[in-house]
Amino acid sequence: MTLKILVADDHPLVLEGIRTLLQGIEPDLCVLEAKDFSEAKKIIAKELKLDLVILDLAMPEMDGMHSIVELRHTRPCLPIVIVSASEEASDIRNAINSGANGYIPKSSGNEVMQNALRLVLSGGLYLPAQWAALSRTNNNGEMLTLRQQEIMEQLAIGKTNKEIARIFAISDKTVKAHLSDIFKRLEVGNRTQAVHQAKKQGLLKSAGNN
Amino acid sequence: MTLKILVADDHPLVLEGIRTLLQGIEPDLCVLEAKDFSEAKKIIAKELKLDLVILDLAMPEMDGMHSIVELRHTRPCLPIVIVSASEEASDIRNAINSGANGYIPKSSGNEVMQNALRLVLSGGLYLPAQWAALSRTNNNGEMLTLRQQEIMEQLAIGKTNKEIARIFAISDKTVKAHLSDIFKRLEVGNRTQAVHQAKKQGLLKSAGNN
DNA sequence: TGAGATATAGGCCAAAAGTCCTATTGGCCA
DNA sequence: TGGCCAATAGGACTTTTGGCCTATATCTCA
Repeated sequence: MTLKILVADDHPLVLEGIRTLLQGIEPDLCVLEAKDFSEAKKIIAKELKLDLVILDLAMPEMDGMHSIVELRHTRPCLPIVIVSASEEASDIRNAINSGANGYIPKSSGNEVMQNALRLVLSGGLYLPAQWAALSRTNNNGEMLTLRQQEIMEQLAIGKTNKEIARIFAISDKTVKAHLSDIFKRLEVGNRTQAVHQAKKQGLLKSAGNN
Repeated sequence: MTLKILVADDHPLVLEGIRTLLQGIEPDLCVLEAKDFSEAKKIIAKELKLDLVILDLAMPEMDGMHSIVELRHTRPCLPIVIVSASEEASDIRNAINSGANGYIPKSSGNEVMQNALRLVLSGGLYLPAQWAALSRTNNNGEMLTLRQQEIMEQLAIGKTNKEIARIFAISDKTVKAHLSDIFKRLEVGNRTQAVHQAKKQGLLKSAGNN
């Protein structure tokens, strides 16, 4: 029985690369291609006998994790593998939590990728090796308190300590105290870095995506 | 005479894709590979009979445009093609100004890429089709100068003035001067706001991806 | 009840950031 | 060639930021 695999990526180059990889695993397989998420959805709706879907995380019309949840919902048993240029722990975690069966950084070696794909095809779950190290350094739950999140939102749009103090009707001393605490928790040294880090870790809504 | 081509990209997938593309142009050619910029430099220093270098713009140890200038300087006649996920008008312009012979967005179709590579191999200069449209829509004064854009990128990841000064080997006074100028142009009052504003206006890549 | 987390806030101090000047250099353009 | 601009940098100054310490008042959980 030939495998039928959908590869969705907006970069033809990557499409080409993945196809070559797949043929290295199993020369006799059927590769379908999509260049954006809505095209991928159409194919998935039509092709009921798909064995695997490989998705680029940064793809036109692909709303990141949201799109994974959507797919997982319509096809609960279809193996989904995310291929992405990002190696952020938060991206990996979110993808898996959203229902992906594997997450392969684009920087992975050819054999690693092939093995990862084999693993997922046989029903497994693949996570990159760095994951363990990353998730160890990167903490567990809820990073910031409610107040700190509120303050972070103001921080992200460039408010000064004084302005933040006025907004929440507290002393700027208190704002500083919160910020010092935030910096320690995020392991950063200044407000701009804190904003950057918070966005990376998904602690801040929007702003980033525009 | 067989062509000898160096492909430098840290994503094995893309490497694979480019190799396939190249073989479509000319089955009998020699493809060398590098996974970061310093490796690429080593190969270029050793291989005197190179016909083409294909560089990923976002590569480890690759300092963007600076690296292109460096290469162009050591090998004035070596055709350099940039392959990049970015389609920013400023990136395209800067790459060409830095001495690249072509700029191919990763989103280009296979035939487009092959033709672009053929064109450059035969001594031409390739620019993506969107270029005209982009440079038309993309503003007049570009909002920020090249240097200011470089500084903004460091700002966005939370670097201090001192760190930025060290990175570009200039005085922190100069960094401050640039920042003051940036703040005026973006009509903001501090660095965090500047980052926020720059992201809103699409003057900064990433934001989300990183 | 007592420990721990959270939110508040003050003082003190050092470092960083930002503004306003001026000034020089090199490129480009009309 | 003279004007303009980008990039560089220095001085002098004020404001902001951030670290560290202490000290309340709640609130929760064991």
